[in-house]
Amino acid sequence: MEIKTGNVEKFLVEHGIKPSFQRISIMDYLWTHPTHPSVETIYNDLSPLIPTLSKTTVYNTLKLFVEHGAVHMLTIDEKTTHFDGDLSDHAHFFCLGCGQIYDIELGGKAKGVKIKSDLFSITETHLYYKGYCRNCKEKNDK
Amino acid sequence: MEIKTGNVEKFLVEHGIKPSFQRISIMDYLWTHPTHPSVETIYNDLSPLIPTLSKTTVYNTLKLFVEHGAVHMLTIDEKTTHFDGDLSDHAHFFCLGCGQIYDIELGGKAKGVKIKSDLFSITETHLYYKGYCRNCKEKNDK
DNA sequence: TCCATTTTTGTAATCTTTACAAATTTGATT
DNA sequence: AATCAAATTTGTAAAGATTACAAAAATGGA
Repeated sequence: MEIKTGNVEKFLVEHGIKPSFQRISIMDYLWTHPTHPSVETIYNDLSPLIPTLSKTTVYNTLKLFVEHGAVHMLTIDEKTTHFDGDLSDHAHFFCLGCGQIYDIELGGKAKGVKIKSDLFSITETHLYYKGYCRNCKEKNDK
Repeated sequence: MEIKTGNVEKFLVEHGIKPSFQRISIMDYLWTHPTHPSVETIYNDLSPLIPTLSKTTVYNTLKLFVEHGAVHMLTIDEKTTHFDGDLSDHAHFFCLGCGQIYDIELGGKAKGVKIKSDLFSITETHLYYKGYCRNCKEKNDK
């Protein structure tokens, strides 16, 4: 993910979100952890730094971010939703073994994936793959 | 979805699934209802016809089907998983207003979407769109 | 400082899915 | 037809993720 040089606060304001301390922290976390974390992970990691943080706040904040188009929600994993602060066009790979989500750059292919429709007003495009990453494949092959 | 002329039982056997009464009923339901139903919907619709049916059986059966590649699992909707008995290459559209999932035929585009990777062993490809269907868009515009 | 509004927090409730053990069914064998 | 082991189904209870909601805290303007 390309480095967004620092200004989380500015970014939030540009997306119509009032920048509170919690909101800045969570968005900053997403920018510095392009690992598609879940609410649980974000909460566990930020909780020591922000002792008063509530899991509900993490839920509320991410919902707000998604509504304002400031982050993308990934529903690849049927167990939990994951979040992506990288708004660029890219696909994802979900490993059925370890559950990790990897980025896949599309390059020229990106154009072919987005479509227009007379029937639907399309606001989001999602492309993802499932299978096994190298580590998990090797384990399986044994 | 192209009509699969009748033989659910044969189809299950071909996919390595022992065809019990419940399994046949559920697969038949998926073939005759290409509406991407959830466990809840399948259970509610079949329950009157099969009074002893348990929701656990619906869960177990669909899991079995997915593992054997006999149906596809859709995780577009973060609230619930949906199931698709149509195994052909096609994309989906999820309406953020009414929650319905529509099929989108890809035509020639289908080729560009499937990829090969050195890093990952890819077994599934998913392409979907989100937005508003005509009905919901009109409601929103008012 | 005061007050209204917004944000955060914690708990309880809801909803989906899974675990598990008992009951039932199946199918082969006698 | 009766027996028995294996597979399948069932119902309940538990787990996990998410939301509802009301109280507490923080914010910002008058």
